[in-house]
Amino acid sequence: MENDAGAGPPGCQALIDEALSLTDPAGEPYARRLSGYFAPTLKEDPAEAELASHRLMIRAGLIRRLAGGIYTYLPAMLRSIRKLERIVRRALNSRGAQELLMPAVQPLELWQESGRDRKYGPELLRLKDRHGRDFAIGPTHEEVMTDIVRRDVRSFRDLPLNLYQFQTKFRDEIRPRFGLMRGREFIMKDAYSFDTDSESANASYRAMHEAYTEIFTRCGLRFASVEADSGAIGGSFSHEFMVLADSGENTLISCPSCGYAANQEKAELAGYPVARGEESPLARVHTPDQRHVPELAGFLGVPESSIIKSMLFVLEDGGPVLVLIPGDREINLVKLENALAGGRPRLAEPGEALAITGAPPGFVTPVGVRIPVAADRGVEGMLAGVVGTGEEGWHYTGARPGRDFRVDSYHDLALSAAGDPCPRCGGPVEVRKGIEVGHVFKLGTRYSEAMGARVALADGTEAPIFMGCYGIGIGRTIAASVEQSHDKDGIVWPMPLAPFEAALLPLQTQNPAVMGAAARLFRDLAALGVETVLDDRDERPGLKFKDADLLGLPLRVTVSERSVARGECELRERATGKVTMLPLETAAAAIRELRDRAL
RNA sequence: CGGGGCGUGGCGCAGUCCGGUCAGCGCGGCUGCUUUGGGAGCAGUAGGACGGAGGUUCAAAUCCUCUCGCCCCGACCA
Repeated sequence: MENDAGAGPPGCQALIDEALSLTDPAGEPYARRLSGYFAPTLKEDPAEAELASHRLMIRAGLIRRLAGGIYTYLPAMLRSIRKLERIVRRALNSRGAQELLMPAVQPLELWQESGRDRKYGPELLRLKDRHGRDFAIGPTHEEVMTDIVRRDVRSFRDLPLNLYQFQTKFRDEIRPRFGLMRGREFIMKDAYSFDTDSESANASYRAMHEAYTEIFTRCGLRFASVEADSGAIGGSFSHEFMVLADSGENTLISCPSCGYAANQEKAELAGYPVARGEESPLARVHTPDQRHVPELAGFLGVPESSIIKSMLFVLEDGGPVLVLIPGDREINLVKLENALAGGRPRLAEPGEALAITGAPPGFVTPVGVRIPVAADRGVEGMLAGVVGTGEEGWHYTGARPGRDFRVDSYHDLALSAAGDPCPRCGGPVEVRKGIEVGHVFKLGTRYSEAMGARVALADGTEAPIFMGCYGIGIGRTIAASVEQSHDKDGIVWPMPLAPFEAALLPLQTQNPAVMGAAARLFRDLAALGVETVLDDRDERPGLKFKDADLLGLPLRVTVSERSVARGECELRERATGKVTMLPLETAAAAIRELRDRAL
């Protein structure tokens, strides 16, 4: 855009040019002027965005949508991405991990070899080349990584090894949403560790867990590391890193007294209170129109926990199974799937329930059924429960498992809730919401065995390599940061992830004294390595303030006729709103110090 | 994939039920003058043929059919 600096005094333009020429060691400029900088801000909320981070990232000129779940990162966003990548690199490199870059396009054969071709299903974006050969766009890189290692790693002497990359992944999500929070195309840092044995693999896992803790701490995020289910990636154990935010899609259980934390899907639950009742004979009771637990409990005058909910599930690779759980409890589908080993369970349709058990919805009974029966441990000690009879309008009271009906197996199947006993210390747990930004898995030998990645051991025999894999969603982490830290006016960046550290606002660009002072400050800040944008646009103060709040850089420095007359500038901290007047001569140094303290 | 909502200048929307009077409003853009510490005022100006394709009709943004896309709620994930 325009090349002069308003009505600056002689030398003003030279100072600005000097500032603009300074770069960090990676070649990234410390300073930018807002005029001509491609960060188009929007005055109104975009119709497509619901979630705060999504809305604000669009409004602040950080991202633009190209197609569903596919976004362009505009210059300011890319700066934040690079910063996060630098934080991640430092943490991984210092632990001996080595960066490489694998292809995004992968031969489908690799996926057939690991068997994940089928398991990933339509989420794996497939394509054919001109010869008709099958490829996929990598949703993750275990296969390629394993392939690379099996070709060139032959001996235990080559291990341990930890390789990582920053890669654009593609997952054809059923429903992309919330902007960068769940995109189809996204940048992921994925690392893979290779060890000769399980103990060494554990050490690699611990090192990565530690690296992740360091990374998210450095980012200035409030987060928790929780025990997690290992899901589709497979493997023996895993932790998720959750950024705490009310809008998070994940629920996590944590114990303030002992520090236990787990994804709600995974959280163990045992020994919670149920109404056991007193041993009594099975009795058939008329319960007209009492279909749901709360009404039924009220009607019978018993606590909800003494009602035994009978739910019919159909397993993905198996038949039906009847699942019993106390009436005041919710079923945890992940735990159920893991307990039953028959693939993913699905709640039977009312019609199916009728066909399989002969009972109308709400009156399914475990009494006399011929299909397998699995129950939550809460049911185990019940002496007098309430169950259906299989007949509309009638329930049994006094039902006792083992005496009145068969239970084939007891498991931990219930969803943890606030106040439940902690599985470690028994203290009451808390429930919080989080955004999953990182996930570490101990994979074991699942991939190395399937794909023949083996090494020679010291004793001359060969064994499969023990693997681990570790991911961080780069865009998601930044979106999560915005989600965790914003207000009605815009984003409130933590210093380490902010696209720039300071915004410099000369309020009267036509005033030579103001522009002169701003240009000097701009140069001084850049020279001190403070990343600064100069709002040199000839706009009214109000607009500049609004835009500054929206973009949310941590420090805002205002230079105006008023302040310059007193030889000062105004420093405002975005997060706290705290305002300090600084002498112009020493402002740059003071701002730098403030920046350094926040990093 | 099931359920709900929506596609009209760059952005946000009205108009659609009850075809014609319809292509409109706010913001933004551009020009000029005034203004300059919290999204300025006035005047002027450019810009869309109503997601796309068929159809009904003298006449379609509006009715019908098909189709594409987007957003939200559910089952998956960094």
